[in-house]
Amino acid sequence: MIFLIDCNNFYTSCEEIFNPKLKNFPCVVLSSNDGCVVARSRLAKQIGIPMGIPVFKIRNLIENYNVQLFSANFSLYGDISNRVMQTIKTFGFEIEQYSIDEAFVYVDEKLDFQKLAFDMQKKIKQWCGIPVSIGIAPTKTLAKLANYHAKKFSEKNISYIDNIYSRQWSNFFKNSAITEVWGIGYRNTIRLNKIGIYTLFDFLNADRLVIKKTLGINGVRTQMELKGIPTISKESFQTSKSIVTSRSFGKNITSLNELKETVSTFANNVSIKLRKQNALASYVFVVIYTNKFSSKSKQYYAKDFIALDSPTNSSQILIDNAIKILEKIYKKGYEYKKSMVGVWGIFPSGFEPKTLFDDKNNLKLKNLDEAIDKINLKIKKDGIKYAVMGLESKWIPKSNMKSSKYTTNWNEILEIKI
DNA sequence: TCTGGGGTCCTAGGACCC
DNA sequence: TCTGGGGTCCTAGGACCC
Repeated sequence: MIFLIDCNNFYTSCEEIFNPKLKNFPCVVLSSNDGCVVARSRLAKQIGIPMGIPVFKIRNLIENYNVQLFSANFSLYGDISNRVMQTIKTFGFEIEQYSIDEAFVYVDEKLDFQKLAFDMQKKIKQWCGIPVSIGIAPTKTLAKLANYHAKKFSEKNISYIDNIYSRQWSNFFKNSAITEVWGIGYRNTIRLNKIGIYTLFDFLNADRLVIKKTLGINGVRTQMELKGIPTISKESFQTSKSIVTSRSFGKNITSLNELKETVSTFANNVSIKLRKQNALASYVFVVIYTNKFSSKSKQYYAKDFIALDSPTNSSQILIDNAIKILEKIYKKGYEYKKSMVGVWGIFPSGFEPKTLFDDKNNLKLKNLDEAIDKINLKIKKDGIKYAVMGLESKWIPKSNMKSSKYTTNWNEILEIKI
């Protein structure tokens, strides 16, 4: 049996742990650069704040309801997420983390599933302060669906789909829109509606060949999953297929030098992520953008990539190549708003193809990276950086309403006044 | 004025092979 | 004049997810 454990309103719930009064107000967390709403508390949803809306479009709501705003605090959310996952692991079942706030748990034994779910929920709340919903079903897609039901219709936030043909569940299937299914997004909903499929029940009973024609093989898989036949396998963790870092800037950038600061910073960031996974990348790419929402200024968008001589995770090599790409695609006279650096062609370290000309220099670079990583981790974040990354960083995204790193920085630990 | 970031998988078409 | 059949690999673009 598969349990899908999903944290309720995860980011705002994290904020509420350290600031319980927040529960009395609608509360939202904003994306990078304080741009869009990416998480909403129960009350924020109730007053009608949509997911993903730019914050300047809801100024009125914010004022009228005294909505509490937060800049995203990923140090906090990441740490709380780890605690939740660790707590789930104490139950001893196989677990597959699916995102920052949810995990599939594979329960092989015949147990009282609802009681187990209740115990998990209680322990996570007690140990981490986070409320979760749990969906239980024989396939991943059904477990996701059960979780949706748990959040929306179950008082205890626990739902168990034991038999899709039972009266309770077939009613639910008849009353639920197709778009609630994991894997059926905006476009596929339109396509299905066009051929007269609106509810889960319609989808379940549709001809398999029609689904194949309309949605491709993924649609067929989804349909089988809904029938209780597993088609989506357990994921075993391996290295990523691609890694990117991108940011919208806090202000527009025109000069090549300042753009170099961003690109080198992101390239360094990507290198660090690679090293954390103990992996090497074969290709680097860089993208630069002007502000796509500005109708007044001239628009420009450019990208290019370089195939590296051999797979690497060296900051120096990745920064060098990213800068080379930037110099090639940069054009004067535009106002840049965003840049992106990424890599692909990733191998776990030791499994990469070797070249005939492996350079002795590589070992030096590796030792250098290790030393710098260690210093930056143990002594001071960004204590050592490459000069091209700059010191002032005027382009840093806005983040004016960030809570403290309560659980990961001794200087920001919660103080209690007696 | 102000509009996020990081991923995965599938498919069609092109280049190439025998 | 008449120009096959069976494959693989790679990539860009489009869909999806959180």
